[in-house]
Amino acid sequence: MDETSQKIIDAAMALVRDQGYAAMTTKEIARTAGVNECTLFRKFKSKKDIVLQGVSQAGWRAGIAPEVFQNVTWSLQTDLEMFMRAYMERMTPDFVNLSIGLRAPQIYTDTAPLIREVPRTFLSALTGYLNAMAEKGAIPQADFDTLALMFFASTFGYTFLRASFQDTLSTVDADTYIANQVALFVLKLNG
Amino acid sequence: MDETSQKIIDAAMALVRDQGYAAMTTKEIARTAGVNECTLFRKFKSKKDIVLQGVSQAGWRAGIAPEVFQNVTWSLQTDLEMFMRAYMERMTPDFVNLSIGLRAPQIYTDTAPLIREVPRTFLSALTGYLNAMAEKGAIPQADFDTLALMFFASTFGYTFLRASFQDTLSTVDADTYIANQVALFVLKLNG
DNA sequence: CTACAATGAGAGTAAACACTTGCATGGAGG
DNA sequence: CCTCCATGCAAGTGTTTACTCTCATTGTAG
Repeated sequence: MDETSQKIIDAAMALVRDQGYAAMTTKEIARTAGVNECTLFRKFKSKKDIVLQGVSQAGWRAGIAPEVFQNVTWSLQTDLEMFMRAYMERMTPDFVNLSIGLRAPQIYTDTAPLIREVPRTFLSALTGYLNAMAEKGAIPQADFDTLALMFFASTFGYTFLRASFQDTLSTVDADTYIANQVALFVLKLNG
Repeated sequence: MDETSQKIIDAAMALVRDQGYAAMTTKEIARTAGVNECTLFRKFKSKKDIVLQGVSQAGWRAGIAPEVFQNVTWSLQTDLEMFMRAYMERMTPDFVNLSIGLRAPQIYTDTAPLIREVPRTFLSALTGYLNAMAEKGAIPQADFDTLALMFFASTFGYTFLRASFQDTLSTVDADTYIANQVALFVLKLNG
């Protein structure tokens, strides 16, 4: 990937994040990238092609892969904190807004599988972890599918609300939120 | 509001919900509404005007007003269930997707305040309720700002994930989710 | 019947859109 | 010095966009 192509991708992805795929124009991409508009089409087949190459790059993905949830210590509190932090550190407001900007009919069929992958990865990692903890006898058996979903929905909800409304909805910061949510689930999971 | 104008608004709002404001064309609105394209501009000043009149209509708002959270019984479990149900019954997938479709730079400054109002209403109602419960001595004092935010983020997260991924992410249904979340917070709030 | 308001039909506008072409330029490598 | 590749530049393509105009048709109210 040459430098010019990368500048174009970066400009396009930033614009998708800030105003959405459909509202973004090729003229704008060129201006933001600091290149001539026709250079876009020398490097890429189409506007759509730019964005699809962008979403396939590591730098424009939140980087939430199964590995980031595997560094567990089998201490419930520590591990639940790790799960939340691993997600929140990677799913920044930029990536939340990018995910929304990619929801355009012209590209959604191509991007949806990637977007879906993130919650799936979190959920299956957490469910797997809770089952393993129960097998170890560290926590009593319970409905871990539902509990993991609740844990994720809360983490996701906070992250999304923060990205959308910043401090205008609530001033509770991430550390406080993590501490309280982990305490709540530790209380529950210990039976 | 005459019948034709209403058909136009309904068509436009459905298209915003399904493909987003920017991707929607006036030709499409007219075809969906079953009217001639020029009739759109006889009835409304502009494309933007149609949508702004739409969002101001009760039928195209989720109807989450302070009143819907005021029917409390001062029984913690019953009331927390009511809070979740009141939100989930109104914030259907259609309204979740509509909120996302309205995030276009051309209209977002006008629509953002309305979108923001919903979480605000839920949060202030729930925080107020928890404080009132504590004053009654029904529950011990705690950090109700954070707890209410967690309760809402979880409710919102589930609703949003459902609207986006349906059954492909988790098959936990709303009743199960509500029962588990309320049980979790009752456990916590009772100290 | 008459008058009028609402709407359709269709052609049209200027601007913006994604995308293309031809040519000039400049910098790097041999 | 020469060649060549990447890029800028300017002007263009055809299409689509939001929006307008004129005129015919209709249903309805007086």
